[in-house]
Amino acid sequence: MTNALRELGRFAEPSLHILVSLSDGPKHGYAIMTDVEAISGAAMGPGTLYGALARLEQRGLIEALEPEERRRPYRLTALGATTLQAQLLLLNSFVRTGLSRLEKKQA
Amino acid sequence: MTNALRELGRFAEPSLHILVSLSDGPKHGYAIMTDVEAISGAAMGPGTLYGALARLEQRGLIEALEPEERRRPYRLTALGATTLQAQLLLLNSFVRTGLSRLEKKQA
DNA sequence: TACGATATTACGCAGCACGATATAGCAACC
DNA sequence: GGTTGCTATATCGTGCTGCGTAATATCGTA
Repeated sequence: MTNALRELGRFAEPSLHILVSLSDGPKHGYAIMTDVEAISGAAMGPGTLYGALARLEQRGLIEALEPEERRRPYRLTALGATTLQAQLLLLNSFVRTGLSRLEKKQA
Repeated sequence: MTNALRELGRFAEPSLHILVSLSDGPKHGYAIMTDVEAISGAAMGPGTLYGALARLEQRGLIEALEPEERRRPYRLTALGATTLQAQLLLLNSFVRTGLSRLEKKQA
């Protein structure tokens, strides 16, 4: 449980964004950038993106596919998918705890 | 929107944990540690905890109360509460997006 | 020519993990 | 009853590394 957290490197906002973006299907870096911006409203710079991509690949959560022209697409690995799901479920229960506490407070 | 994220310092797992813990009512550092461990299953070391507390106080998201004996309690500020809520709501929609994408993928 | 798509790289900051240290109080033990 | 030791509580220092910013390169196309 604690290990799953470690694998993303802290809470790893960028990494999580990337993983969710890839959960849709394979994408190349630039497409991930625009997708993440669409999902979260916040754009991340190329340094953040490609740095995180490299770390995620190194950790086996994503893998590179055959480059098409200049595009270097990535896809989730099985490990990446299960890790992502575990993370999201953890986050989900965490968020619910927080929101319900806030509600009680305001009541 | 992007600013709210900034205020926590990256994604700030520890900071978020602390804020949620305090959303229950004021607590001192050590109590936050045990509470966070109970919520998330992961304990954080004192360095992480008190460092994050200092940053959160500096940013006006929490404030220190009168010390009781050796305990130094903190509570959420109004800014902290609204920031936390905004964060949790963002996270919530993000998590849902991710989980629904994963479901579609497995179908 | 200029702009959009796409990627790489370098640099610096700061959040965070780990661990050592301090101290007070309380329990237990012989 | 003194010594040992554990729990509660907090501080500090040190180093790693994720992340943000930004400069640069190339290709295609309007």
